[in-house]
Amino acid sequence: MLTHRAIWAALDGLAERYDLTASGLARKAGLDPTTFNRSKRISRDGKQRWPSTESIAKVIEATGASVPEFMDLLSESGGVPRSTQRIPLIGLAQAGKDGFFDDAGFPTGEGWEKVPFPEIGDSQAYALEISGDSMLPVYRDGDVVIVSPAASVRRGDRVIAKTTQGEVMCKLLSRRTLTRIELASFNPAYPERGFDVQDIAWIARIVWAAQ
Amino acid sequence: MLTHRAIWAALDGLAERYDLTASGLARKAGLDPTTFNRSKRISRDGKQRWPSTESIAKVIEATGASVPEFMDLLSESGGVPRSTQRIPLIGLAQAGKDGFFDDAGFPTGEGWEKVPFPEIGDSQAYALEISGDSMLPVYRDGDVVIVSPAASVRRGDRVIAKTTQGEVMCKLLSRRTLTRIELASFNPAYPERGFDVQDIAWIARIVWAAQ
DNA sequence: TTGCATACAGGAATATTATCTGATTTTTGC
DNA sequence: GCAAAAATCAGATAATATTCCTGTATGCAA
Repeated sequence: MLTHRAIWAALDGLAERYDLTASGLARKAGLDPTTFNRSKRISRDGKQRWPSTESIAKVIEATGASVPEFMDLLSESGGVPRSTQRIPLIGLAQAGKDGFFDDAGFPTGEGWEKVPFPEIGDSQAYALEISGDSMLPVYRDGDVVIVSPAASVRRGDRVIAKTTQGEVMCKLLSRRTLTRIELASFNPAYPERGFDVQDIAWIARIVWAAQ
Repeated sequence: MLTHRAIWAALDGLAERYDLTASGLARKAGLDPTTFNRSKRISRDGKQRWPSTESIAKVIEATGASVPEFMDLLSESGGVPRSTQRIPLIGLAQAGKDGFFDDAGFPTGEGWEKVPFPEIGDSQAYALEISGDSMLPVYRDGDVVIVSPAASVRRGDRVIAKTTQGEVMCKLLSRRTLTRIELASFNPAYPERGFDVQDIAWIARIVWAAQ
C-alpha cells in the first residue's frame, strides 16, 4: 500500500542514504528547502500533505537514485512488497525453539539469516505448468515449476528432459554415465526409464516449484 | 527515470489492464472522472501537469494492483529497469510439441505466456531449510521452502504448522473442520496426525520450494 | 563570544492539481 | 438506428502543494 507514512519515510530514507537532511535533499533537487519540512507533512487541520509526483521525480533524479531503489525504500517503511526481496531464513530444526515466531506465525527476533529471493540467476529460465498425476506426490496437477536450462544438472536433481523423439518428461535424474541416462519417476507406479545419451536432446534442472 | 510521459503511460496501462478508461479509473478511485483527461496532461501554456502522489496511491488501491505492479507499468513505458521478472510459461503437456524449445533447451517461439515471477505478494514471507527425511519424497534434506504466513490455507495445501506445545511441522493439510485439523505426512511411513484447533498456534502455507 | 551556515517551525503568497459545470463526442444497450 | 450512458474537452472554482518570508535553534570556525 502506498501510504502517506510510507512516502515520507521513503523520502527520509533517500536523504539518509545520500547523507543529506530533508532540507538538503530538497535543495539538491532544486526545490525550496522547506518543502519537505516535517512541519508541513500534516496541515494545520490535521490533513495529510503528500509531496507531488514531480517533486519525487526531482529528488530521484537529483540523488541519482533509481526508481527501483526508491521502491525499496518504500518497502522498508510501508509494507510494500519488495522487488528484490531479502527474506529471513532458518532451519526447520531450529524453528521449534522459542524466539523465532510471534503468536501469529510471523518471523521475529534476531536469529534469522537474510537471503535474497528469488535467486533465479538465469535470464533464460522459464515456467512449466504440470498436468496429470504421473509426478505425484511431488508435483500435483496445476503446480508450476521454474526450469533453468543453463543450470548444471547432477544426480538426484529434479529435471525436465526432452528426448530426440520429442517427448518431454519431468523426472528425477537417478544415474548418469558417459553413455547412459537413467530417469526415475516421482510416482512409484511408473517404472524407471533408461536412455542412451544421444537419445536425450537436453536436460534442464527444476530450480523452484510453486506449491 | 520517472518522467511525465512514463507516469501517464503507466496510468493508462493500469486502466487498460483492469479494463477501464482513464475516466473510469479515476471514478473507481473516488476521484473526479476528468482528473486524468488527456486534455489536462499538458496545460494551456505547455507546462506538464503531473498527477498527485495521492491520486496515484488511490488508483493503485482502487484497482487492487500492487505497487510493484505499477512499477512494472512505469518500466514498460519509461525505460525504468524492471523490478519483477516475467518469465515464459507453458503447460507440460504442450512442451512436447514443436516450436517451443531450441536445440539447447532454451525457450523460443511465440507460444509462451508471460507470467511475473516471483509472485510472493507477502512482505512477511520467510524461508525454512528442510532437515531430515520425514518429508520425503516431496522435500529432501537441504531443500528450502518459502512460507507465507499471510496466505490463506486450504485443504490439500502444503503447510508449516506450529503447535501450542512448540512443535513445528511440515505437513499436508488433509482435513480441517471448526474444531479439528488433520495433518498428513508426505512420507507414508509416518502416520497422519490430528489436532484440536486450539492446539495449533498457527498454520502457514508453503508457496515456493527450491528444488 | 561573534559571525555564519544550516535546519526547521510557522505564516502568507503563489503555483499547481482536483473538482465542478456544461457542451460535445463516443460508446453501449436495446 | 436510436436513446442513454459514458467519455472527453474546456473553462471556472476550490483545494492543496510549493515557494517565499520571518524567526528560532543548533553547530562550526575564527
